[in-house]
Amino acid sequence: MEDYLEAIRTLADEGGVVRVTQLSEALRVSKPSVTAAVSRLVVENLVNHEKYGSIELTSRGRLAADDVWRRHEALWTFLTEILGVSEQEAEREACHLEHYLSPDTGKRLGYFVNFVLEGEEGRPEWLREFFDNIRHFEMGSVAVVKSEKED
Amino acid sequence: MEDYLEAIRTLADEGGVVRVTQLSEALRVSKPSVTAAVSRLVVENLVNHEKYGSIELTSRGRLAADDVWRRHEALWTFLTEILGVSEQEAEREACHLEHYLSPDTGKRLGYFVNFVLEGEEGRPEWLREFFDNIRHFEMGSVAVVKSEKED
DNA sequence: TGATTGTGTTAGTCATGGCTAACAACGGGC
DNA sequence: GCCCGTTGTTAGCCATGACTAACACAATCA
Repeated sequence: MEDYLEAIRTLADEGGVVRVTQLSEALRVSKPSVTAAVSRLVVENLVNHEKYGSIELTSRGRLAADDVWRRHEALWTFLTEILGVSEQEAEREACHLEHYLSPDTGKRLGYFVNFVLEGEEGRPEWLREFFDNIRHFEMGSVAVVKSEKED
Repeated sequence: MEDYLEAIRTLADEGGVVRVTQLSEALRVSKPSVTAAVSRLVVENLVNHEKYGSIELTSRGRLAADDVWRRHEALWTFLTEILGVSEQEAEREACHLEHYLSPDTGKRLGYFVNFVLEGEEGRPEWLREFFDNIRHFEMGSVAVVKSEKED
């Protein structure tokens, strides 16, 4: 559900009217799935949608979507900028993780990435050190991951 | 599914034989749910279980369980020691988040918490600073969280 | 050995969130 | 004004993972 809210928000912010087909493409999900999901959101008063019409966030929906979005952002930034995960992989994981971070933890994470990355003099030295460090492990990690997945 | 693996691992390590009832209590789930889940795990060759008997991890199951466990640990430590989330809340969230962290990201997070907490001279100064910082926000956060949830 | 107690399983439901196939509505072009 | 293609909806299905109620087995004590 939150995925739909987030996608609606993003599409709306990118300018166009939001329709079933757009959502279907954005989320890579069938149109019937979108219809079903949207009608659940309507019931919960998170979006407005009349048959064959466009889809809009209610004010409650907007708040909820913003909330998810902030968690998503915080996670994405943490994963890419601090852990050094690739952007693509970070995106994939953030999409799942965001639903299980409590609002409080999301805020904490947000403060954390902000604190680390936007301090007095930009990125701290220790983070560069960590990045150097992790690079040594990367190949090893992949190997281990592989051997755990096989068998 | 991973929850079951993890619980089986934990119970086994704590000594006793693992039975349906134990799992049911540990995971706070009905016994039929355990039976169903365990038989799925049997099919996937992650545990051995004969009717009315005890439940044991296969070697594959053990590897998978260890893997989940490491992610859980890394998350829990990150949440409690670095973000300052309460242990109880961290436990709850880690239980969900662990399933969506890729093995690679799990490793990175593990290295990160290790790097931060086990450095030369224990906890770095910046972390204490962050903790001081976040304490100022805590009450505000709670208030905001509340107003977002209501409505 | 047989009854009782508890442990485990089976059967049948529910909710979520996907899917396809088929139908319905809208709208542009003729 | 009607026809046709695109867009959206309905109907009906599947898988996951939970539940309760009811039944089956095991184990222990008389």
